[in-house]
Amino acid sequence: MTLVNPADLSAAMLAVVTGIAQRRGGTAELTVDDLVLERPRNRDHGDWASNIAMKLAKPLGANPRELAEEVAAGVRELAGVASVDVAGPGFINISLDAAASGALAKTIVEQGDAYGHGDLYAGVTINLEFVSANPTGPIHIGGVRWAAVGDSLARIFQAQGGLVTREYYFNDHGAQIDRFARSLLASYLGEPAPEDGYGGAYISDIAARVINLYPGDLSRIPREEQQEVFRANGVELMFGDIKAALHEFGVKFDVYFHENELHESGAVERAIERLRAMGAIYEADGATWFRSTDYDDDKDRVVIKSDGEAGYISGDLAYYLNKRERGFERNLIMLGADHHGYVRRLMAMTKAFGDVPYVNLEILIGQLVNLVRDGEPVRMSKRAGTVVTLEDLVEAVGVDAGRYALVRSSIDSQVDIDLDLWGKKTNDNPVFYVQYAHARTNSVARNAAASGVDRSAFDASLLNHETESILLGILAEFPRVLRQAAELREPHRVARYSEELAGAYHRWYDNCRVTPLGDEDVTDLHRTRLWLNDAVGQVLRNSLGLLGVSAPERM
RNA sequence: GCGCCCGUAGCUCAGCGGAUAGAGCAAUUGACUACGGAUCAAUAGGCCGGGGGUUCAAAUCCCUCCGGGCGCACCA
Repeated sequence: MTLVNPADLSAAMLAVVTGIAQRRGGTAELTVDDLVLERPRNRDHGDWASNIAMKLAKPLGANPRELAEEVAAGVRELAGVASVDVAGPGFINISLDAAASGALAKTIVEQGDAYGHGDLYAGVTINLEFVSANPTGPIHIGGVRWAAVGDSLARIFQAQGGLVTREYYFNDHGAQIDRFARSLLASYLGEPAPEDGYGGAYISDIAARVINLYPGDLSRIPREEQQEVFRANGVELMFGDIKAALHEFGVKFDVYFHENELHESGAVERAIERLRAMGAIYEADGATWFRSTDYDDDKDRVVIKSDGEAGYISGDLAYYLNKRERGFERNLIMLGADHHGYVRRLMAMTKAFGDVPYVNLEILIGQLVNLVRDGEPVRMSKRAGTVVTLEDLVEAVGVDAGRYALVRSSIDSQVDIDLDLWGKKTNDNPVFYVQYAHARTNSVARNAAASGVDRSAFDASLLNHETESILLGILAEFPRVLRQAAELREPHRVARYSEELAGAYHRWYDNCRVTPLGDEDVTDLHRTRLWLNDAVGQVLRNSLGLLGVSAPERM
């Protein structure tokens, strides 16, 4: 077997280590995950390094260095391994010969779009609920973060075989809709915005469009009916705007779920009855309560208020059951940091329904996003109408830079998005650095074709320049990066990876020519390098694709 | 008071127990009669917020303190 990727090496090495462990009386079952085979930061430490000897030293009662030497001797015999050294307290450093590591370039080109994919979630039904902004205004920047991250996560799960549904929960039931309607009406009548309502240019805009749509004379019907006209049409228009903005941002939801449906179909009542049947419901102070503290919540929750209206959590109860009935094994909900207090109650609900918290239901909390322009934070207030919207972001920096900027950082960190920076079409802007690298792979391929270089030959052992071994090492890590991004729900890892790959590619480009110079002959070296060039282009394309960012052929 | 997240280079941020802590930008200096200079090379810049602990090994895990953000409704 030729060791063209870390999976092959891991499998072969596992056999070596298992044999040694058993001979020394070890009983534990080892897996490839125990090997922790990784690419060392320092190139002097080889192509791959493992700390397995230090890990096993204690349980086997062995000296870590001796153990490492024994493993090294076995690994040294594997095909494609050039050298194995033991260093420091017991690291095993492995170098592959050029032919073994170089073979990957061809593999990648042949696998194409599928390179890097895995089977972590093969056949698993996954529901991703994100954005879910109320239809009372444009999507503000917090929702936009999830539009970028959630959609990217969906793509990453799909690359692991997951059966993903992107879902938008359309919160069209509560009192906020009334406030929205009254705000539109006030705008129409020239009155100031209601105390608890919404202001801003978009309100008068929506109001004007409602008036245009209305077939008759709006001024001749009673105020209550006017408000209803504004409510029904205003919500519909707002929702249309939201969908259009998301579409322009490259995010397509499979399901737009209306909360109202849950209330009108009796699903909410059924959910409450189910809890009541298990004794988790009680009456107090004229209201109906879910005893969520029995399931690790910090306080009980009202499911039916004393005025007879459903409490906020009621919709969530019914909605969760609905998702489960639709067959989703895993349900992820992405919320802003201002909603982190919901996690415990929703987990309590999950547990009460007999499911496993943090498995069947997961809540991802994203910290807030601040926009910065000219060094000053762009302050927003929904009330005052100074809302920073999805459209604003796209207008300022474009879809690619907007998505990339939002998906590039961990959702656990608050981020400042500098509109001046991300709006630049220069290398200050990380997305251009990566996109340029991709465009360059295409440019090189075009020049190669013009010079008569094609992929008719491939000799992996020729890929022996230092920048090539680095580049191949990074390419080899792509499947692992994708798996990790999926497991940890962290798309930003893919973005960082693409930057690392782009950098290594530029350095290779600087050192190794694909097309012959002047009147040089075309050799197998040129042809083989073209494979590598195209492999890099493929992986950059795959990375950017998972982020929802375009991979231009020319810039 | 309780809870969640954060604190790493001048700035924006990576680094789910491993070796000398990284990238981009900003700064300084170099490389275009060689596949796109939207690039590359080099230099400089850090008690990883402080203090304890666990470990062969801690930016990473645990405890504690300090600092910042966000929450703790019969609102949605």
